[in-house]
Amino acid sequence: MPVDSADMVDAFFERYRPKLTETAIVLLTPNVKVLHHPKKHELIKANQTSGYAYLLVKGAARSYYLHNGTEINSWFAFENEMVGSLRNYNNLPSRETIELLEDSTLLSFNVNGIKPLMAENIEISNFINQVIGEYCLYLEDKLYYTHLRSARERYTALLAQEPNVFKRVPLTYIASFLGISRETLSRLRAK
Amino acid sequence: MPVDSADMVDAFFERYRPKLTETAIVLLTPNVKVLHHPKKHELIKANQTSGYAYLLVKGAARSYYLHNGTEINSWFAFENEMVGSLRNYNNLPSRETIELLEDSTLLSFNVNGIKPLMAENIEISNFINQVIGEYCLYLEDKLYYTHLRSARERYTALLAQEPNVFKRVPLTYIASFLGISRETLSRLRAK
DNA sequence: ATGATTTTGTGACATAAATCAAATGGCCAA
DNA sequence: TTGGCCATTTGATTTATGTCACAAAATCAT
Repeated sequence: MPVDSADMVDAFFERYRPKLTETAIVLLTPNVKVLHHPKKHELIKANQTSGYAYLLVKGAARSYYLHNGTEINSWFAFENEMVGSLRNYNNLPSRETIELLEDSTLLSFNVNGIKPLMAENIEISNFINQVIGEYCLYLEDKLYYTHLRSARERYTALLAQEPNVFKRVPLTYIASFLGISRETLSRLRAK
Repeated sequence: MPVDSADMVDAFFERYRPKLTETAIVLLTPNVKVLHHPKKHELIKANQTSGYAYLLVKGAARSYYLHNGTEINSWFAFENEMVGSLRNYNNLPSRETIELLEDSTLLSFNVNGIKPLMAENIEISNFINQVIGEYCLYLEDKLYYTHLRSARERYTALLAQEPNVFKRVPLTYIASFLGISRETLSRLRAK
């Protein structure tokens, strides 16, 4: 069980193939920090350009944006998932606010420190691009499983594919994520 | 105006920043070919794993998949756009068929030949990852501009952002792309 | 614990968009 | 050019889901 910064970074990097060598890890480490933040803390704020991405070690987060004054949730994340704004990574303001749903432990990645390393170390470049590539496949899936599908189909798909969402996220948030009203979600659950 | 393979490859690579050096282009060139295919030709087939990606030099293409026996169009592409299957790139079968909407001129990229080059040449790696990164931003935009929006909002957004789609793609295809019925699209157009 | 605030559920009703049906228009091949 | 096949439009009807209103339940702060 990881107990300090170096160990946790290690445990995370272990998941990546091909594994990062010592050289890459030495370069990355000064740009990675362990953080603890309480529920409701905002990691990324809408319309701002943050220089950080995060790994959720323990806890949960949501991403949402405002549309006609109401919050629309775009995703939820849990243990071992990267959270951050792809638009921030591309030097654009984030459209979304990323907020913690639970008291959480995180690794913060200093993107401005890491980007230059991508030119000198191909493993780091592959590592970042693998994270983006996986996110891209996730977005394709999300479009595929929501486009032209009924409220019930989207609900049952989410229940099948990410059951933990229903255990840790308020239904109000899940409703807008599914693109339906709270009332409709309530009725779908009632069967 | 590019007239042969090398020239067209060049014209395409010119668009990328930072520009590829001669070394990178020499490595890539044997993996790139100029092709001509007629309307209705299928570049990528659903449920198969193709080893090629394409740049549309001249012409148009669509990507679609079958859902309950009907074709759902997931995107349209025109001049100077890359077309291919991200799932194929990740060694997964494509969910979609990519079909030409017009007689077209293309550059084909041999992905199996190019992938090994990414390890030895960081410019090639950056080039591929830039294409994927831009696609990822496009997917985020598409989700953002369709989620929880009415048929009329999605229609007017497409009309504003990609007016050429309405000039070169049959309305039947556009309807499923927008996630609405042909009849509804017709009524929206009638204002 | 206790009340207050927030979240979830239920009912009645409104509406956007789908479906079904059929007419019109456009385009391609012989 | 002509017929035939799609693509598009228009109309009538149905349906899924949203909206509004309020009740019940759960959660939170004091």
